[in-house]
This record gives sequence, C-alpha cells and structure tokens, in this order.
Amino acid sequence: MERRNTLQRRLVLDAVRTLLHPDAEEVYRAVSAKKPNISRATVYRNLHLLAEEGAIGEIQTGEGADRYDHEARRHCHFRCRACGKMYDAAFFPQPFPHPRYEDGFFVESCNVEFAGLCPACDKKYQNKETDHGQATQRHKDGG
Amino acid sequence: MERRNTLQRRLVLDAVRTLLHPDAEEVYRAVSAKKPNISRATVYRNLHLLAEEGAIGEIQTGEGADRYDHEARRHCHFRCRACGKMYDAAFFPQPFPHPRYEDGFFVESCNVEFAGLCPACDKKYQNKETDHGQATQRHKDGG
DNA sequence: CTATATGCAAACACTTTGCAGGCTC
DNA sequence: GAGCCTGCAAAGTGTTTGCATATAG
Repeated sequence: MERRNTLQRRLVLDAVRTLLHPDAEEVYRAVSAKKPNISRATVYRNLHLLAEEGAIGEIQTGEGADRYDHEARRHCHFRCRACGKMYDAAFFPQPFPHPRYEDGFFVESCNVEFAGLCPACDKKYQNKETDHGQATQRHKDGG
Repeated sequence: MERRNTLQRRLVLDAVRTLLHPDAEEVYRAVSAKKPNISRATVYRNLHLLAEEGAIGEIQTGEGADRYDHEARRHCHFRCRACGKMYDAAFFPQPFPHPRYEDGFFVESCNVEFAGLCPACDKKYQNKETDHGQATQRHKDGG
C-alpha cells in the first residue's frame, strides 16, 4: 500500500505542525482555509495515516476530542481546564519510555495527562478570586 | 439539592463495587439484571452523582468508554490491549496526589494510564508467538 | 405535597465507513 | 490506467438532555 503525496495530506501535516496540539476540528478549520471543500473524513483519515507512519503524535485526552502533536515521541501533557489549551508537561518525565515488565504486566506505553490551570489562566483567577476558581470552559467557545 | 436514596442509585453503587473497573454499559447490564427496565440515562446520571460526591472514582480511558472505580482516590491504571480489562497499576505511584505548582502550571490532577499485556494475556501470546503479538480486541466481544 | 429522580426518546459530539468518482504515480 | 484518495452522506459509539411521570422524604 504505497502512499501518495496529495495536497490534502500535506495540508493536514502542515496544520498539525503549525498549531499547538490541535484536535481534528481545528485541523479541519485550518485546512479548510486553504482548500475550502475538504472533507472532515479526509482530515481524520490523514491524521491517522500520519500518526501511523510516525510523522505526528496522537494524544488521548479523556476530555473531549483527541489531539495531535507535531512531536511523535510520547511525552506528558498538561490540559488547562480554563482555556482548554494543551501544553507539553516538561516538568514530568515520560514513565517507561521503552517496553518493560512490571509486576508481570508487559508495559508497552504510558499516557500521562495533567490538568489544572496554565500560568496565564492561573493569574487571571488569582486576580478575581481568593482560591482557584471552578470555572471550566471548552476551548471551542472562541470560534 | 438533597440526595434521595433510590433503588437505582443503590444498585449502580453496588455494581461499581462488585465489578472490576466497569464502564457504564457493564454497570447497566449488571443493574438491568436486578431491575430490568432501568434506563441507561439513569445509570449515567447516578454514576456522575456518585463520582461527584466521592463515593466512586471516574477513570478517563482515552480508548473507548469511561470506566468507574470502587476506589475514589486517584491512582494509576493499566489497560490490557488483548482482553480489555483494566487493573490498578500498583507498580507506579500517583504523581502529584495533591495540587501544586510546577513551572508556573497549577497542577490539580494527573491521569496515568499504562497499556500493554496483562500477565495472563502475555503468557498466552508467548505460547503462540516469538514476540509480543499485535492482536487487540475490545472487551465487549464476550457479550 | 413537592422537589428530586426516573424512563423514554431524541439530540449530541466525535469518529468511522460505504460508495462512486477523481487524482497521483 | 491501476489503485490509492477524495467528498459526501449515512451510520456508529458513547453520552447528555427535554419532558412528562413517579416517588422519596
């Protein structure tokens, strides 16, 4: 099954490399700007293809849609519950970067997701409230 | 908003305590056996209620449906890609069990999910193949 | 009694798939 | 020109919600 170098594929790859941990919808919007009638199905198919061949990384988020990463190597992430953005969690090392046995379990991979407030949102909340507020908003809000 | 002690609520709690990290569908099936015409919506509503009041834990899986845990305190999990079961990952300590700052990020929680082969499935694969096989099946298979 | 909880079905968010036609190599 | 790729629409999964009714306290 040899791969073909289509415009759509290139645009999807570009979008993932340009945006900060976008989800499929954000990639779709970015690509649509350059090729208006692209289909969401094509975006999903190419995201999977690119992830499969190791050109991009796929991030399971647990909250909302999957995200995609210009960096394929697995690493830890941080999701801000206020602005919805996802950051690399440089403060914590990836556990078990290589397969190994632990207590009889064959550990092949590890997905680590921190959540809380990113520096910018934390500052905002501190100005408004005494403790760390509860407000949570989806990053979809600002179209 | 005072809580009421309904039969449905008790059955949902029982199911989560009895089953091993069930998803909503498994809870629904278990509860249906005792109260045939319960609604899936009621199961979902009660799972959220119980998680909110700290009676059970909610596990984000990234792969398929959310799971629920008789243990509310957050801890690391392991998901077997062959049988689909989820286990407690006692071999790895929960990172940052209490909120704290790291690099300016206010870290409130951390979700860690290991994946690979559980001891039983690993043994099976070793008997059949030289390396750790690729077969992956959903735990739904055995209805 | 009355607010909370329920069952039903429809809606919802995200993703995958079947198909006919288009494009890359 | 063969077959991978695309766009479209429909279907699939997992979950939430509106509404009328039932029930716990």
